[in-house]
Amino acid sequence: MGRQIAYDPVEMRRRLLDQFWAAGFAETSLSDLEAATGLNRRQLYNGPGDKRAMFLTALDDFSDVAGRRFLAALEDARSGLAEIAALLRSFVALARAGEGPGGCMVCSASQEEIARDPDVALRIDAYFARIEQAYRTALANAAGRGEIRLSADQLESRAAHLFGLHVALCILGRAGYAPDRLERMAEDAIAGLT
Amino acid sequence: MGRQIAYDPVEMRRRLLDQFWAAGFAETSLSDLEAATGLNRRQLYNGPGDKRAMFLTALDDFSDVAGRRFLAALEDARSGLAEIAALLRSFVALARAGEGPGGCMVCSASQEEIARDPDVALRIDAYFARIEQAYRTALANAAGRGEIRLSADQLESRAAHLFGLHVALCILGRAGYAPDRLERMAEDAIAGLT
DNA sequence: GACAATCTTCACCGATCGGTGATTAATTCC
DNA sequence: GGAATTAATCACCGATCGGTGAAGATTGTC
Repeated sequence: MGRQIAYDPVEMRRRLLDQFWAAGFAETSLSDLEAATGLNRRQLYNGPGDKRAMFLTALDDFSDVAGRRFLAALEDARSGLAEIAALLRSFVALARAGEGPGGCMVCSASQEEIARDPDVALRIDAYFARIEQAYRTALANAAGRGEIRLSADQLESRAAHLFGLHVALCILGRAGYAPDRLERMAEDAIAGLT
Repeated sequence: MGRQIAYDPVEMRRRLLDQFWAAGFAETSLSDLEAATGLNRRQLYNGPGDKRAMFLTALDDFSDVAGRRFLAALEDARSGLAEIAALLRSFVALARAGEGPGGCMVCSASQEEIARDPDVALRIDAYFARIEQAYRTALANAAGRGEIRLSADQLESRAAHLFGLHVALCILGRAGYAPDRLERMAEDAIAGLT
């Protein structure tokens, strides 16, 4: 019972995500969140809770959205070198387009003070692990299909390596680093796969 | 003429650097700077100027300190693959030790709002370019000495690639990512050099 | 329709933010 | 030693921070 909410909670979470994605935790104020959602702060507090709780749900939403958009293709059983190359190149294309919030919310958040919060750290670690696992999966698929030859140890290291490139492309993309340099970065990594 | 300052301005700048290096711009308050230096804010304002100006000098000091400590070996005419490997491994060792402010001040700052300030962006771009140039130099030295064979185009891409790894190690080191994973990341990149 | 529960609206809270005015203390020039 | 100049100290500024109290509006239950 009780009065029903006058806004779309799904849309609200989407806008909270956009705001936190673009500006991080510390540099997002409650006033920013009000402006992003069109709600006042008393309404915001009817949702997940305080600013930190809103950030936690935004991190969860990011993992969901970005995981589906970027990692799902690698996590698929049919993935291989082509999907790895496509993903790295997509970051270059995104940097070139300059659209959207920019970069990876988790990568950027990992540099903030709030990353020391246990609940935040848990989510950051989980998303990092998922990225690395996605590359591991795609590499294992490629090896199983005979696209490449890798020992188990090499596969581990190669996955870590690709994860590093992934992070660098996200960080530098957000930083506005020259897309041409990012392209070289990605292409050299792709060339090193075979 | 006039009263002379009662503190060591060099030490003051060193402590300002430490504070900004550890916490960035937005998450460092004037009170933090007072605590870090032992001075009150009125004294701080006798130095470089306001908070932004202090951050700019800290960025300059960082480029100086970190350039000397990490990049100088690559910029030397005697550098080669060994120096590249040693640098990447030193980031792993730093992450394992967990000492110091952590990470690279410029990499972290590039994710903050203040990175859009033209004077800040200038310094970030310059330091990034210096890192990439350092790898380019070491690679060119190695090629000239016959350690590796690289076309001019490959050298460009390889330098960008190593720069990316460099950034990833700094970012993930600060984020507290498992040093064992960082080691795999670095070792795979080193193995890919030859 | 009485009642309870929930949401909306608006104003307000103490704390902290970056930055400064005014006074006093030290130093050099003459 | 007097004047001029600069630093140190302390209190203080308006603005913004994250968060909340209180009252009215809207809903479901009975």
